[in-house]
Amino acid sequence: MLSERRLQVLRAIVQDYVGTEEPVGSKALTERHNLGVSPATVRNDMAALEEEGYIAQPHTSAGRIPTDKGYRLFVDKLAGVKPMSAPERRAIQNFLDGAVDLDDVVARTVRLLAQLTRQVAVVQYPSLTRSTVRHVELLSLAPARVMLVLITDTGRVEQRVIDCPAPFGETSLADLRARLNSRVAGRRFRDVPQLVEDLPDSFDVEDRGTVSAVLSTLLETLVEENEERLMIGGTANLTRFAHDFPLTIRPVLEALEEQVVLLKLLGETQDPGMTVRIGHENAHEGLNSTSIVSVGYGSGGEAVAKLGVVGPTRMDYPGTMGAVRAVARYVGQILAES
Amino acid sequence: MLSERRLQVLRAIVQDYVGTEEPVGSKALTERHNLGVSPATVRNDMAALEEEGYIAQPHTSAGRIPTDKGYRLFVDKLAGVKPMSAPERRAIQNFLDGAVDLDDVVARTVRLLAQLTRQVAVVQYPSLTRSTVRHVELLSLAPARVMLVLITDTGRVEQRVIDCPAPFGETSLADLRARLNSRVAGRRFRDVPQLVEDLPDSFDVEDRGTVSAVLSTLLETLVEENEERLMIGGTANLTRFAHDFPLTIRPVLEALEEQVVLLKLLGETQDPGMTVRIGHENAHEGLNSTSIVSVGYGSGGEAVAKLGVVGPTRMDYPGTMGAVRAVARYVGQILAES
DNA sequence: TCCTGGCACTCGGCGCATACGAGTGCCAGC
DNA sequence: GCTGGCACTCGTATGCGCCGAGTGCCAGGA
Repeated sequence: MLSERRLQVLRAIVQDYVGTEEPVGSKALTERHNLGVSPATVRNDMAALEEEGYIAQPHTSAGRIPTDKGYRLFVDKLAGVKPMSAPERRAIQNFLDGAVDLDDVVARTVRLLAQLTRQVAVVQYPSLTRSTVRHVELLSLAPARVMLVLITDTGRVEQRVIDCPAPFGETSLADLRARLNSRVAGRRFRDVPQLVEDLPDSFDVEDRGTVSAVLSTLLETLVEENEERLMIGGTANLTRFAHDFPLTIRPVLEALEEQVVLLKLLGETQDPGMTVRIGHENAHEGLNSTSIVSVGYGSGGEAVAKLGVVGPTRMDYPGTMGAVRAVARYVGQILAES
Repeated sequence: MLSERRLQVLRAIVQDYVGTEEPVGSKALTERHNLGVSPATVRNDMAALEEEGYIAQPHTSAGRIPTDKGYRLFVDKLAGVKPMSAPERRAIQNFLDGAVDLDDVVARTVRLLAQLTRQVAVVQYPSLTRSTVRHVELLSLAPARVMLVLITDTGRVEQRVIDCPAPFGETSLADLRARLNSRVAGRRFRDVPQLVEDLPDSFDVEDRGTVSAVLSTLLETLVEENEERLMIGGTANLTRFAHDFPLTIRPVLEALEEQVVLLKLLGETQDPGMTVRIGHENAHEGLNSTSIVSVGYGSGGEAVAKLGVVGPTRMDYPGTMGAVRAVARYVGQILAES
């Protein structure tokens, strides 16, 4: 067990290192924080912290930098979440209030997060799994061609064109539209399949093929859209820590383009609360020297998706966590309103 | 006027520099291309080319590198477009054929272009200005709440929710839907305003407010959607020329995030044919050491949007132009089919 | 007139040696 | 258990000299 002072030393090291981006030595530490002890004492503490694996030296006789384990302890025990200031909160709200549709909400959220944290922002589109059908619309494009439009309560709209096995009259179409909506409107996505199971049987034989085609496209859309999409922004911020980079920046950019990777990482925790993954805690190799701060957001009580920030392990955790939490909260409000 | 051989020398310099990324000297040139003359002669030619501003030396007694003006001449006069090989063309087609909707087409196109050229790919979503209305759908969400769904011939779907000044019955809604579609379906966007101008007058007084609200939202959607959107991919490729970077990569990433900038650049030329903007020809400062190769694409005859590639001025122009042209062609086909 | 080989010159890059200084570990003393 | 002192380490910065690629120019030849 580490003494109280040693924890303070660790905290001081993390704070200084995050601020200066340079290994921090014992002398500098005592000067910048009044720990009430001499550099020599701090040196002993540092040796102990290093022994335990919380800090490390890049090379002999240089200062210390925190290890992933050190950051972990810092985040878990030594630092809280720094709340946004009132003006910042107002700015967030103003910025998000201007959004016109779901795409715009997501786009604005990404920009906002990137600006606030000066890091790479990631926002997952609201998931369909937990959301409900607001309306299903069917449009006749040609005698044997139908367009299916699916509208969700989160404001998302998906459309598919279906080639019908046989011509399908306007009357039948209206009929199908009405019956379909009466069954699925307001229902959860996961419940839809069984709700429409027997629908083809209630149609004339010649129309059943088309009805089945429409239904299977609908179900397909539900499943496919569970493959979530992401919006990413603020990649220019990657260049802020560019000294050690090219080497580091490249795999990160690659990982960001592979949305699958990010989605997997975001999805790992079911916990809708704030999650911080530090360095090697990220399964993906390219992200081994980055940390990801993420949190669930959603309209009403339930979290429908996640958003977060990707940055160097050497990041301002309290500030970042504060920004992420605040943004998630406001996005949730916006979604609930619309 | 430059002699034929001097043009050949310039061509050789560009090719070698693009290949090696290092300033090219007179000796290396004569070794790698059989120009039939000695290094000394080439040196004289180089001096002349430098005099004319086509090439430059990074420092005294180093090899020469092409200037923007040199690349310009190379692109305009010295190099053609390198056609894609048959297998490459097949790969493009296969990859794009799998797309399920417009978003997917755009997403796939971006990935494809980025992979083919190993550079940053930019694809503009099909514009609404020149496209036509396929269908307008109206859905009743609540007694005084209507959703407008606009479907274009390029497969784009836009939706807006409208709060009506007064309750609006299903019958009136169906009526409006029918009349609206009979007037605007198949018409160009720019023609829509005058086509619907007198529509409110033909409705009952109590419905006119709602009809007007719907129409103004429709017109608004047309205008707003002229603010084009972009999809960008392959940013990881920026790190390929990372020696001189951080300094160069940052402003490029920033410019890419400012979609407005790119849209302006893409929009500058009305010409739907291939455009190459080299280095300082790009108005935006951050893109002064990059070149942009773009071309219009569209379903049928008319170009509805542009796509292209952003890369270093030191790029393989013939290959890039070939890839961009081929991709644009196939995307056009896909859009025409759907 | 144009090309060629030769030659002196320039200058950036690389390797090496040196000096500097921040930071450490350890120890004796309080 | 804390402190000041001290010797030691080692990474970085600086200066110097060499090397070689590349140039410009010139005189001679087709």
